[in-house]
Amino acid sequence: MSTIKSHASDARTSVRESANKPSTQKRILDTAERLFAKEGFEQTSLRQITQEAAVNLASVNYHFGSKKALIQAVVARYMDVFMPALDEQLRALDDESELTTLQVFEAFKLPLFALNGIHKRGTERFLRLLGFAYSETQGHLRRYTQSAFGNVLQHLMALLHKANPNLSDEEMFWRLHFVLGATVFAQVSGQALIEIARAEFDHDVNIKTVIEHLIVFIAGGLERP
Amino acid sequence: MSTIKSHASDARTSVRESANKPSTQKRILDTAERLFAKEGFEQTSLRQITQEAAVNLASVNYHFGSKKALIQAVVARYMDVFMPALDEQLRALDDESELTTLQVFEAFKLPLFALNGIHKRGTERFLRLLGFAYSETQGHLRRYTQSAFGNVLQHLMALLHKANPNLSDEEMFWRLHFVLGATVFAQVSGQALIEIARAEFDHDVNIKTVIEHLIVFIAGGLERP
DNA sequence: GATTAAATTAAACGCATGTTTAAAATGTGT
DNA sequence: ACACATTTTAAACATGCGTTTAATTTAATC
Repeated sequence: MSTIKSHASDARTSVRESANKPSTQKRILDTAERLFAKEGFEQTSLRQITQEAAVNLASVNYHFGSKKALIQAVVARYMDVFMPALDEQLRALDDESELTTLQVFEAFKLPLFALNGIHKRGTERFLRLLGFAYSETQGHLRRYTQSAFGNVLQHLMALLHKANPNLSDEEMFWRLHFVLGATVFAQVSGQALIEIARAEFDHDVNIKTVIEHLIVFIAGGLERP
Repeated sequence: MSTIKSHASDARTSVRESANKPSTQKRILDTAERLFAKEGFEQTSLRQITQEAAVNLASVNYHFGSKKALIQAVVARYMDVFMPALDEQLRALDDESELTTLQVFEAFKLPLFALNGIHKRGTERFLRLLGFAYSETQGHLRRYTQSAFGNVLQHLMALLHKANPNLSDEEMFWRLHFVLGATVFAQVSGQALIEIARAEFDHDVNIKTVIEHLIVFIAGGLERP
């Protein structure tokens, strides 16, 4: 779902868009995504975006209405791909009779890596966008996610409960939020950490490595009796 | 260590400070602490602080030099109490022959709760300040902590390695950062989560409860084979 | 090619921020 | 009581932000 105010025709691509020069909308969206994922939403100004995208400052408000709406459009482009893919993976787990926490979290891997289809480093960008969405208080994004994909998240909770029938509701509540915290933080501080790790351990470290480590960690924390 | 530029005499308490009316410096410090812990550093303006403290706007720059220096002074007031106390607890663990991860993290509890001596809700405030210091990119604070208390942090790492000799350096590196993430996030989103938990589970939830849950979680994640 | 709609542009608006200035007030030491 | 240092104050400064306006340019339609 996209909330872009299109004053133009409803054609899939603008008429002005040629192979060489993407439309103004797409230029804004791509540049905003790159900068948002790099610096965060609040730290990135519209002047910075429009300058690097080589479009006029006012065009953001013309095409998207406001900065908030632009943020939502950037995030939605990933959510619309990720959430249905996650939903599919979770459904596959419904048939399992024996379900482990690790299995549930590993269901995230394919949907996450599929995001590299949107952009070369789509997985990383999506996770960082998510991280900023939570660490900055972007309430409107939380509301959007909850209302658009609440059912998928409830499905996830149900599966985690099935994998950990011994955990009380309250314990599950806290641990899930700690999981979220570890994940979000890993992404927001992610690039800096990856660079430290590269220097420290002298071999290539990428987002996949981080996710592998993270999944083991959060499964361990969540399963603790 | 405090980096307050005192243009006045070096007396412990300003001469103008009476029992009824604390000095301007202290009023600023106290109000800033309260607002920083509530909303974050960047979200709190000097005008908001000085207005609620009933002091003149310019007095912040006069007494502290800059907003950055004020932030550092607020954090230092807690760090100067917490870090030596943690250091003491960690030293007590050096003698243990059998050391568990849980033991190491439980060494945080006393130093954390001791902060309630600084302020009625000192523990909560300190953790939230720390959380914002990391989630907002307050690089100067990270540098200050590293340079002022780096030895304590290294001691902590050594103990964790001793408790988990099976973990490689790299695994420890990642898991520690996930631990940090879960902790920071728990505090920044803490108040909101506590309110949700109160409503959901119908019994009192306070910062101590959160910390107890957190410690179990991070120990579980960290120990995972 | 004229007419109409859509998109782009430069400029300004209104507001908020941290910081600086210079004068006034207050306190201190002799 | 005087001279000096410290502190407080009101005002302005400089900068950056998201947004709006109104005119111009570009594209589509007849």
